[in-house]
Amino acid sequence: MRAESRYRQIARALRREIQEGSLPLGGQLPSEKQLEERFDASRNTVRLALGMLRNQGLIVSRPGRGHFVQDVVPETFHANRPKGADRFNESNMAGQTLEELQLLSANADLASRLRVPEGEMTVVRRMYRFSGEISGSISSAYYPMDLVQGTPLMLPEDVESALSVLAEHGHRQVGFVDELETRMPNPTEASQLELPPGVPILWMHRTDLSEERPIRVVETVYAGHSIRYQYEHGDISAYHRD
Amino acid sequence: MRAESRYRQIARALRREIQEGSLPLGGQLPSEKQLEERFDASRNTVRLALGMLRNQGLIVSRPGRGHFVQDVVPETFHANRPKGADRFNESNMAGQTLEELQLLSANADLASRLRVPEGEMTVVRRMYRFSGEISGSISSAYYPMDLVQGTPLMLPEDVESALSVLAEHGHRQVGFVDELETRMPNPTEASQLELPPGVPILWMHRTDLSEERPIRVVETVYAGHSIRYQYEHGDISAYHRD
DNA sequence: CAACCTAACTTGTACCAACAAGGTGATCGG
DNA sequence: CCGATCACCTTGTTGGTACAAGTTAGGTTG
Repeated sequence: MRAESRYRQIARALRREIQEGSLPLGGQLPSEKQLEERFDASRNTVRLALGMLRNQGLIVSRPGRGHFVQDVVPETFHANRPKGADRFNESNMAGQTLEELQLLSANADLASRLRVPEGEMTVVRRMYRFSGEISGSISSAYYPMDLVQGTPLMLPEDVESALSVLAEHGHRQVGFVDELETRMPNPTEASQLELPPGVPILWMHRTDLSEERPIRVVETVYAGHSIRYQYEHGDISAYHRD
Repeated sequence: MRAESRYRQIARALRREIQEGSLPLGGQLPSEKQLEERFDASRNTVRLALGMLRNQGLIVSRPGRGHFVQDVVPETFHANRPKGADRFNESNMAGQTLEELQLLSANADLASRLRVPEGEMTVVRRMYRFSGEISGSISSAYYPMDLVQGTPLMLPEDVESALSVLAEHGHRQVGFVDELETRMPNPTEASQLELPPGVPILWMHRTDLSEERPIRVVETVYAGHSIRYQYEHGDISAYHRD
């Protein structure tokens, strides 16, 4: 795999300092000139990194003043319920069965999400998850081939916690990005989820990330009438509903 | 007024062509070299413009191939990305207008969310938000009466940032909880959002929290075919698809 | 003293050059 | 005819320079 580019390394270093708190909320980052010297990179490269952070909403830039850590929303990320060995919960679902294991060449979209070359081989684990009597979901997890080589994830068996397996091989999940959309189901989805007519589906794409790279992409289709998705952010100690 | 910078002009020109359809969905943009000549700008400047479009989700870039018009262009709602003076998000939130201001006695559900007694008076601000030409959303923000007493939020006028107003009065947002559901629209929603038949809606309930209490509940209905909800968690420095 | 002005910082924009690396198609050799 | 190779396209990354424009501190001037 190709090395991580310089500006991504710089962005990662700065991001870590922001999250650790060495750069306090609202605090000013070193000037671009100082960052040049510290990372031994050109101003162009430093600015690429800063642009990435600005784009992720972590910093704001004020011409003539400097770059500052965004402080509108606090960065206390102890939400979303750490669970078990994984830092974040794998699933709220009661159980899951592996339906199919498949080798698949990555199309453009998947390659972009996993940050591998288009056409690269990936391992797909398709699962049916169920919880309670009504709701179910169809789920496909995509792994870059080099990550799962020689792990139980290559075997057609149920795995307790895929993220733990990856963590044992040096790829620890440190974050994720979820994308949610809704649309009407296609006939296959409708029959698999046993959907009544007129019920849309909730489509979720989760990208699990280690510090260095995307380690898994999970695509899940939920039955729209039996799912409510909840996200918590920041300090939610004041949130208690009866 | 300072002139619009070169790369923004280029981005605007290309964006217009994409939206007008002269550049078809999925179609390939001229190469960077061709754009250099066409706009008489350096490659760096052209790339700044392209980066802006890529960031707005209008195009995708494939190394060795070219830049292509994104064929599905759902607007991405960045759930937990702070809204600041982010220059890249200018198209995300083109504007909003206050449709109605109303006093409402809280029903059981709302009272539970706001943690006020049932029947308590609340202030409702209904808004129509638009972004670009396609997507829109209907949004209702509910405030406990005692929080907005004597603030601009009691006036039937557009407010730049309601959370800033609350913060100035001692109620600073420190977190939020989002709940997401999908269903088919009712006739009112369908007409307000100008939904084609067979398009579901994404229904979001956001509860904004200060350290002590819920300070606002926002209920938003998005057109399902033109919204993508994105939630980021943890260290996502390895994300960034470009 | 107060108002102004300048020097010295900051980020924003724009240019150039070079090489790396992905992708495609033509060409050449078997 | 088929396969390997190479030329030539593409975008990605990194280095440099220069100037514009916003901001601030400190000194100068009236």
